[in-house]
Amino acid sequence: MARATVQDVAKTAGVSVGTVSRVLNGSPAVSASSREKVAGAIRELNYRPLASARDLRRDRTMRILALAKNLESPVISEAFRGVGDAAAQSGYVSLIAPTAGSPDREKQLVDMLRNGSVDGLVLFSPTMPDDDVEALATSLSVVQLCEIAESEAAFGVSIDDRQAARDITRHLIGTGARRLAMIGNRAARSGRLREQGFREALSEAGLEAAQSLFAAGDFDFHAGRQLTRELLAADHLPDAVFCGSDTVAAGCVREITDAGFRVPEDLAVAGFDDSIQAEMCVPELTTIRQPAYEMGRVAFGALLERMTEPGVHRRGRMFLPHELVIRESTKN
Amino acid sequence: MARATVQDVAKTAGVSVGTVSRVLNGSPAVSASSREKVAGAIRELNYRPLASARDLRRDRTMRILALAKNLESPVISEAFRGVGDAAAQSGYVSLIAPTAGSPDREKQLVDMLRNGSVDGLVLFSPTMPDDDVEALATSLSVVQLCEIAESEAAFGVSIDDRQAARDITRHLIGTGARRLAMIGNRAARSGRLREQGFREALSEAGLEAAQSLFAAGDFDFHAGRQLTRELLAADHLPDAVFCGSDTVAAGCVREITDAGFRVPEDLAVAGFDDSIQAEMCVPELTTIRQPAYEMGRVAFGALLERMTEPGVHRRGRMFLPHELVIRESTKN
DNA sequence: CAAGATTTTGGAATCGATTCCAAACACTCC
DNA sequence: GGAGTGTTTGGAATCGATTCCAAAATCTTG
Repeated sequence: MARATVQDVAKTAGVSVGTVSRVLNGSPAVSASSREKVAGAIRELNYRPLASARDLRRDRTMRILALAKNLESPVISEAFRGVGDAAAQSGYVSLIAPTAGSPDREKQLVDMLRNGSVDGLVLFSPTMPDDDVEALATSLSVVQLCEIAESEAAFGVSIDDRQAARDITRHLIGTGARRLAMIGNRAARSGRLREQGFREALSEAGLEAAQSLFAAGDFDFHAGRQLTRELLAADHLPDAVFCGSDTVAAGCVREITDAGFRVPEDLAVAGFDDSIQAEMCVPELTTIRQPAYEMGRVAFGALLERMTEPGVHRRGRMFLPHELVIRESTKN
Repeated sequence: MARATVQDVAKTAGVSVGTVSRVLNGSPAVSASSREKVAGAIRELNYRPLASARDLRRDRTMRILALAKNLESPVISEAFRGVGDAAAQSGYVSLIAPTAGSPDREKQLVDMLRNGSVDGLVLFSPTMPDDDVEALATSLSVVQLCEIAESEAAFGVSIDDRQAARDITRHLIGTGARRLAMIGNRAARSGRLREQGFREALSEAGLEAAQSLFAAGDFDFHAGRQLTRELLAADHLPDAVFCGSDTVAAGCVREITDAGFRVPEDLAVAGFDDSIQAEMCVPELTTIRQPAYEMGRVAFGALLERMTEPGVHRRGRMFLPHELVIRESTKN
């Protein structure tokens, strides 16, 4: 049995295709009796309107796509939940796909916007240059989330990474730290901003960075361990380490502890993101909480505006407030 | 400037729409000169074939969708990577969407298969009853991954959860444990199988379960802590705890350690999944490694078969070999 | 009950790409 | 040169749902 079409339904119900379509779309210009006959036929034939035909005629899909490097990141996952809930409220389906940092994979997925497979795109961690993002955003519906371009040509939502890093570094200094090191991620724009904030807080206090280490590849638990090993090999140890993520901070704490030092007594460690890792770590990590869910909702709002009001093109960046979460990994 | 169509390209290139389409689809029946003219026009107009029109005509989308409760799970994430890589090799785009355990959300997403928005579906953690999965699978392209139905009506790939739980429990017994407890997840089929395996290993050894605790809501770090608190409140403590996931095991270890006991000396703890949590935990966790990536590849293979060969309908379950990974959280 | 207003209906045109068919064209080889 | 073969092309039909328009049916109301 092949798939039923609107024609089949019309025949079975004894009405025209126009009427079937009107029932399908809840048009008020249908008599109760027709509505019932059509409903019956739909049930009988187990009919579903074919998406591609509907999309073609309507010129929209009611689907959006999010792209992220990986899906495991709790911040991305939570932000996407915000996107998804907001989208659902407006009748959109939201999907996500990992790019694994591959430009080719990313191109293929961005093409889904270009060829109308989806109506909008949420970019979490683009591998493409900012210029490309902006070019995309001028003609199509795109918003950036978490990891956003510096220029104001496109629209993006995030926290103020520089300020957040400054806040947490100030806190470290406030607890008495004087030789501060950082383990950062220069591969990500947010990572570079966090580095900047770190340095700003230091110079405010008239201090210099003890050490700055940056991951070459992934920015994960193992990288945190590896870089901390290098840190601990130095002649003069730092008394605090600011890490660009909780996971890396967990690796850092682990390595410090294994080397026989105590956190926070010998070295304080701060993380970033307030993911579950921050609580799993012993001692629990001082970190920065991002309002990821809310960021996702806001991002979808902007995307919706872009998708439905053709003239409007919101630009610029929107920063939502972060929060310093103080736990045992930093002295107080 | 509105979107360019195949008509526009034809006009600009000075050929017919047929020729444009043939160029687009790499048909050999096109002269080099036409091919060049069309390529030029496509570039000039920045043309992309509209997905909905193509999909309508071709009656397939070259897209598949995976559904999972949440995306953060490392096993799901890794298995989906396997699906995605295999899919890409066959020219398919793979997307994923979280259901958040909501049947409504799940229905909406499953409808994407029903209405032809995607060609196939990978179900990681269905909330719908097995019967519904089977009904779906009889007429449409669906495979189950990780969390699979007991019946053989549909096709699913996973490890043998029962056997794996039996293996790790035997290992615990082998290290000298006699009072074994478990913290499980009866909400998931795999969780129930793991419980079964646990009990089988016990009775093999002529032992009885000291305690069995099951999460009411989420099966996460906090649940692990909470349930372990209950465990430790008992008169007579167990000497080993088998946990249904690494994350829960990490919570378990944390609670035990906080209570002043030592792992594994006072209590041994075993996890499941061999996620990064297993390595982050102190002590590192003995656990079961799932070949998630490979499972994903195999699942896509079956799905592809189902999508492309209309007659074929593979059924049954396929178990890939798991591996017992012994670390410090269990004595040896 | 007729004229007019309103509701409901059928059916054709449409969206944009693909594909099939027949026609046009270009070769080859005697 | 012309019959025969093979290549390339244009254009119409098609996929299935939506929407517009005009016609039909129904309802008002004097």
